[in-house]
Amino acid sequence: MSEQIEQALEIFRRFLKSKELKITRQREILLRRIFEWEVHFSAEDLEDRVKGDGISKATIYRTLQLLAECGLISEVALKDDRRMYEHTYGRDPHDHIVCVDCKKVFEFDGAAIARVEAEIAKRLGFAPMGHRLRIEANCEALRKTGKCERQEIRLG
Amino acid sequence: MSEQIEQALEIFRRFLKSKELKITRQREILLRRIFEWEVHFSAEDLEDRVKGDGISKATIYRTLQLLAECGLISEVALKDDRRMYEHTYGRDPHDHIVCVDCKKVFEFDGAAIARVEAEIAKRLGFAPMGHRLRIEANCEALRKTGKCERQEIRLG
DNA sequence: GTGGCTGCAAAGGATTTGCACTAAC
DNA sequence: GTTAGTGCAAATCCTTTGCAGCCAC
Repeated sequence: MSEQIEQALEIFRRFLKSKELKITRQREILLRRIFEWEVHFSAEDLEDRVKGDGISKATIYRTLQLLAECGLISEVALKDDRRMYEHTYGRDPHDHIVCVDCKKVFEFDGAAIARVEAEIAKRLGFAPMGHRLRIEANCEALRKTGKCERQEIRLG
Repeated sequence: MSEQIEQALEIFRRFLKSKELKITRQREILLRRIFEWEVHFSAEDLEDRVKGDGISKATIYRTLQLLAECGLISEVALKDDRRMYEHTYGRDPHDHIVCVDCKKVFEFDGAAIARVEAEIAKRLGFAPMGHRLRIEANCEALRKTGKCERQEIRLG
């Protein structure tokens, strides 16, 4: 796991260098905190995670953009009132289903959606560039039966 | 077409009555303008469409919420910086693919995605409640060949 | 030393809200 | 007449930006 952080850091360093940007204390700390913690987070969540490290909100927003551009994190469509991110480095493609009541988030294999994306793009002659999907559902039934085969990830 | 508007209006009236809300001049005009115009729109687009009808921005936002709650319109994930809507009454289920460069929006049949939604929900024991999807792509290839089998809908 | 980076505070921009007046029923 | 709706302006809230001083290189 910590090995994964070092790899991500190395990728980030190379990315920054390639764009003649600087490797700063703040950028390293932010990357580490992102990969150390839960998968899904907002700028505010991240701000909480670096409390005490003396990193401003502005730097957080600016660094999130860099990390997304670099491909280490991605924006995910989990909420409507703020941007949510997840770290994607070293993870398989997947999509999200969210309970509209309790806000729990589950992930599922992204192959089926990727197939649709590829086919639609092909039919239109487009070059596919990814997608943003949120399936909404109500998990009451799940709470009753307690049968769940998948990892639950609770939003903050 | 105008028949469809009258039907939608009738549904809206029933909805309002069932919640003991009032049928106002503003609400009728907004519904008509929405169904008379293009499929995709933002609150600001709608504001432009009712210029001269003396309807405030606040009323527009409040009415959009009612129409969405009532099911006559739906939010669509076409842009990140503002809410986009489309009127769904009388239309087949579909999803959207957007060119990241020219912002053109194309619609495609929603059956495949609906199948994935149903299957994932079933596997988790959730009650499926819909989804929000935006496929992103680059249509440069399309522009070169000029071969497009589908209706183009340009965002404002 | 240079040029990018940071922190701070202010600005931006879509959406929501409080309130007094108006209109539907 | 009663109750909800509207318009206006102010407030919210997330995110971005301008700028002076700071740090990586």
